[in-house]
Amino acid sequence: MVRTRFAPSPTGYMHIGNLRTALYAYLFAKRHDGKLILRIEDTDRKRTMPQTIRVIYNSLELAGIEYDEGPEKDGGYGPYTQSQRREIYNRYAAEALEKGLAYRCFCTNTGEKAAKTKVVERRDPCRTLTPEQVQERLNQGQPFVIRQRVPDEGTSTFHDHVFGEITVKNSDLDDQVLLKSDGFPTYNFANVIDDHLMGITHVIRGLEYLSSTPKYNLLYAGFGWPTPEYIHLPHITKENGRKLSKREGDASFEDLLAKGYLPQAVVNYIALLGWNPGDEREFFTLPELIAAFDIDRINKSSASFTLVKLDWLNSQHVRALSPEEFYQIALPYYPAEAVQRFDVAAISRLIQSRVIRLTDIPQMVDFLLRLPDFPVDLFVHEKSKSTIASSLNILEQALPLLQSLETWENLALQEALKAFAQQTGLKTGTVMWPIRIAISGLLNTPGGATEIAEILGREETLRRINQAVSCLRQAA
RNA sequence: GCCCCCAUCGUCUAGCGGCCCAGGACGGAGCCCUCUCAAGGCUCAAACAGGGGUUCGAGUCCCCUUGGGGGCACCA
Repeated sequence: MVRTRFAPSPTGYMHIGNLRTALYAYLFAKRHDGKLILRIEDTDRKRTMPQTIRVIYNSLELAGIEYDEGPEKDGGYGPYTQSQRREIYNRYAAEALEKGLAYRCFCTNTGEKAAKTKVVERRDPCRTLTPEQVQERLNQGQPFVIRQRVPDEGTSTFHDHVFGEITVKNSDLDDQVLLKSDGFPTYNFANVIDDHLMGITHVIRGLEYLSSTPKYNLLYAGFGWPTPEYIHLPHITKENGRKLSKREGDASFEDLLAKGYLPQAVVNYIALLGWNPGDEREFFTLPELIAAFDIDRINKSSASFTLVKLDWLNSQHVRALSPEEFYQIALPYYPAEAVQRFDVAAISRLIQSRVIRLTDIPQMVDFLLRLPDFPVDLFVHEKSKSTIASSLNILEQALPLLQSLETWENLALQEALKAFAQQTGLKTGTVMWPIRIAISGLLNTPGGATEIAEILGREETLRRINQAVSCLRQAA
């Protein structure tokens, strides 16, 4: 049984790199009829913001990533929140000490010092303390951390499904802290204990853990546990190649949704950032992703996150919606006045194939509410053979024609105006152009003249045409 | 400073020694269609970082250089 996990720490919002990790863990588990476990890594008391756990739940839910076990979904491997597992870590820390896998370190601030001087000590002086010396310090009540005792000799080799075989010298590995002086475990310790105890078969996580993996494996070996399979994921960068960061407010899932992207489009997009199905498909629903997902097709190199392709995918997903679905999703984006005055279901049918982001909608329909001020030369259009004079002439003739129409509906309008064009020997475009301009005041509109006329209704359409006629008379 | 990893069009990518004077997609340019725009159809421009090897043959294997990323925290 495949068991994967997504193990975020609740320190803020969910950026798309994290979301992709969650997605891949989910896709892989589901692809193999396995389970996805959600584990909350809140062992850093300074950075943890408990209220942001909600963000994680929300994002996963919106993305459609369903986990099988988690903090509020017990599957027998709990608790799923690391701060609630402290006794477990203490127990294994004691065992590590007994087995000589770890030792107590009484140094203070060594990490800071090392970082500052750039001189990294991989072996801590406390490593060679005798049991008597250790006992003495314990008796004095000196605070301590527990460090991993990494062998000086030999090399460590492991296999990663993305990066292949990786070998490092043990002497290049540092004696990392396993248990902090506040009694909380570090990630480096907790992840090993939890992944083993929770029966995780495949560890899917970011590339930043690749270089620590040999140390984790030493721990697994020391405890006599089998190591999981590893799938390290290359990073997602922003357009300039820099790493995405929370600090700089880079693309979070929530931001993207607020910008008018559909969750399924974002999911589709990030799935393709670093993975491809092996054929030329690009549009995927979540079930289709599950069916197609294969870790052997994950890329090694990092990918940069760009909005332009997401725009396109989003427009594809918008179009894939049924008219009714789109209408429901678009509804909140319409100005209240538009909902009152017009048939927004009809507008939705018109704009569905033209919307890129949902936030485009207000701007797109604004002209229906207020005829923009527009220059009279909008009526001049070479390709449609439309001039000021022809426009005036056509609008004057169209007025009574439209007035006398029995049904005010797109098809009827179209037929009448096309017939009129034929009778007068004009191109359809020559007739339609001035009408569309007159009733929209825009060069480009989300629909043709007759479609817009239908939305506007007879009264408003005629009012706008009349208005245009007087403008044109003045200009002529 | 030390260690590890990565490197194909602007971007996402296909390519696992000959099928590649490198394919697809987004974006760009143009044409067609058309009641504008969008959609759709067609066409074009656009890449194997550089240098050495190995091989009959290299984008594909090896080495070096360069560039980029990650790690070396009592953060995850």
